[in-house]
Amino acid sequence: MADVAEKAGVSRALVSIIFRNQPGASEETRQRVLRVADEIGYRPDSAARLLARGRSRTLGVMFTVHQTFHTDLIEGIYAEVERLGYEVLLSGATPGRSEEKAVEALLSHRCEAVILLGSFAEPSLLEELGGRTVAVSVSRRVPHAHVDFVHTAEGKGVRQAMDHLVELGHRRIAHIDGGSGPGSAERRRAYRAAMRRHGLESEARVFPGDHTERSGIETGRLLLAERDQGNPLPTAVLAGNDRCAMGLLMTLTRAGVEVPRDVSVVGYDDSHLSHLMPIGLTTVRQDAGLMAECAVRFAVERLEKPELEPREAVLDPKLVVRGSSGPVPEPSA
Amino acid sequence: MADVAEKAGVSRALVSIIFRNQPGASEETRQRVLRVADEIGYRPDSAARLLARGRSRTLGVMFTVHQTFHTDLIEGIYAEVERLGYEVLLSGATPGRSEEKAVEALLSHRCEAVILLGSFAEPSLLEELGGRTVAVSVSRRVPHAHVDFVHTAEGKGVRQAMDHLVELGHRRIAHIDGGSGPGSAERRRAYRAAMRRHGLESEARVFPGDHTERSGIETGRLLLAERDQGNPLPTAVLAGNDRCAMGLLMTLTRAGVEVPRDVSVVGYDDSHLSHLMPIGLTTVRQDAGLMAECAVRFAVERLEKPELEPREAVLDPKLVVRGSSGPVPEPSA
DNA sequence: TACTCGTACTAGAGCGCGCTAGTAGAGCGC
DNA sequence: GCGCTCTACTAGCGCGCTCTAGTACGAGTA
Repeated sequence: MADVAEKAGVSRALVSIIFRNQPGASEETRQRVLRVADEIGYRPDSAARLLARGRSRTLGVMFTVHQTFHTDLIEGIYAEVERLGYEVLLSGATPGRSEEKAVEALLSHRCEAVILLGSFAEPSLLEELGGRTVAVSVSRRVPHAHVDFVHTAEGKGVRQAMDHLVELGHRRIAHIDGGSGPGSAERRRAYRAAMRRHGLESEARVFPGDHTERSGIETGRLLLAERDQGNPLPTAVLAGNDRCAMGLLMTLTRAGVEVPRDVSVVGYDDSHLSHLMPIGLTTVRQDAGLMAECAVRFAVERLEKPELEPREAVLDPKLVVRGSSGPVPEPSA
Repeated sequence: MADVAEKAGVSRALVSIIFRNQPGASEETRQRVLRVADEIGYRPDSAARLLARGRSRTLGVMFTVHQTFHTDLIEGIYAEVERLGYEVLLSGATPGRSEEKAVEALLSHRCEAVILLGSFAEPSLLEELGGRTVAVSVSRRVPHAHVDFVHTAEGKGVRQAMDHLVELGHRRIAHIDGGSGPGSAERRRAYRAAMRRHGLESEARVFPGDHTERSGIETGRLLLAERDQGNPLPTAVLAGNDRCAMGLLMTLTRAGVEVPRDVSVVGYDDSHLSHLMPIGLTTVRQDAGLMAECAVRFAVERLEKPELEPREAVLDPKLVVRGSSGPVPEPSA
């Protein structure tokens, strides 16, 4: 920066002004300085910039590398953040890199706020985080934490899915649980409630699982094994999310069970995977773009008015009927 | 930091030493300082740390948000980077955020080196980048750029896939091109060469496309339309990558074309999607973990010995035969 | 006793910016 | 001529840390 200033024959301060796009420099000098900077190959150093001004205007985003729905969210986040003149830092959690580590990385890079995409972490982590900084949790509810919360009305989505299945004549509807995954508890409760409401309480069955393909595959194997021992398959399965649904779909189809002729499968998320399966996955759509927008807006608004209390945004889910759900099978002879 | 120093009754410098895990502090003081820091809630500020020491020990990773293979790579990168005592900053390219922008963000955050995952960008961007910093390109070759390069032997992978198909009796084998996607040119050339080698030159057909599901879907539609006009479908298709293969698979299956009975489909990458399809995708496996490891190692080694010339790592691909490829269909009456 | 040496610690410069408080000069009304 | 305002620019401190060059002191050695 000093080099640029010298070569352009101005002070460092003026170069600074120009690079911040602030008024206070003549158009002529502005052009000259920018040209010189370009020649030298100067680029402002965010670390120093960050240090010098108190604020970093940077939002940190923690996501799970393999969660396809997160990539949809990230796309929305970039768009909205840019619109508001902030920056984004991504930090991924992987099997070998805990959420805590990912978040620490963000904080130590001076993110002013942290957006957690579908965190799986201990509630205590979020509580602590909420006390320390502005935090927004997407999908994952943490009751007493000082954290903004963006999610879809899980109950509503599940209800739509269940009504759809019941309307198609299904009674033996099973649910694969999402474990500690975001929204799982609500989905499970809503599943149970819907079964009760339709008078199918005795048919309710919840399989333990999580939000990965693996749990769908495992549940599929379990169901097949049961069938081979004479227990009928459920006629429909509400999976914990799309990935889980995909795993299940694959396992069943491979074993010769036809979807939806023999079993209907419904997912959750409408990640861009869902329309990929040959038959298309019936699923509950969460609007990733809108969720991202809300999350960013919550973070930014709270940064700019620190006295604001954390808020909650509940978006409407929408059942998308594709090929993986159909009428209940004829009772085979 | 000053607060910690004061409260613990030591100098700032000593606190610094302790937080850098350097020798020069007694065990007793060390414990006391760490305890005090914890009470106050102090955490070192990377921005300042970055600024103060010349080196950031940070590698920037540019990736494409929706490219599932990239998430596999990222996982490997985190692991290797941590082992070497560096940090990672991620920056995603999306439809609304160009690669150039993503890279700029990394550089301005003082990344010492940049790893580009399957860049689609203009060669000139990479050339310029290579002149400015240590850069590693994964999958995408840029002939004259001063950039390390990690990729699999595309030609070898394609050859294995083609030999596999020919062995199964296929002759009318089409290829969906990956457009400007990384490795596409090599794959296309290898496809043509293999057709020639097997004496099938006259059957060769390359469909324009890219590395997304959409191009698979579109090619699928095109093929179906041709069939309806009386032109036979190819008996096998080598897709540009897995995502493209998935799109094709979906479109064909939906239209009642059975895979692999009517058409065999082969992908490329073996991203974790591939085993998801009900029938499993036959594909050419690239070892993401190993690629990630190489890329990180190249970057770090060149950072530590700047006189080193950029290198190239060619990894062996491996054909993984799953359910989407099978013997050539009986000629239908 | 005088000297090295090693350990435990400190003073203070400087990393590359942003920002506040300032100056110099041009233009204008009276 | 004076004071005023406005634009274009500058001096220099400070952000929170690292790092070099030190000091203080006790133990070991001649």
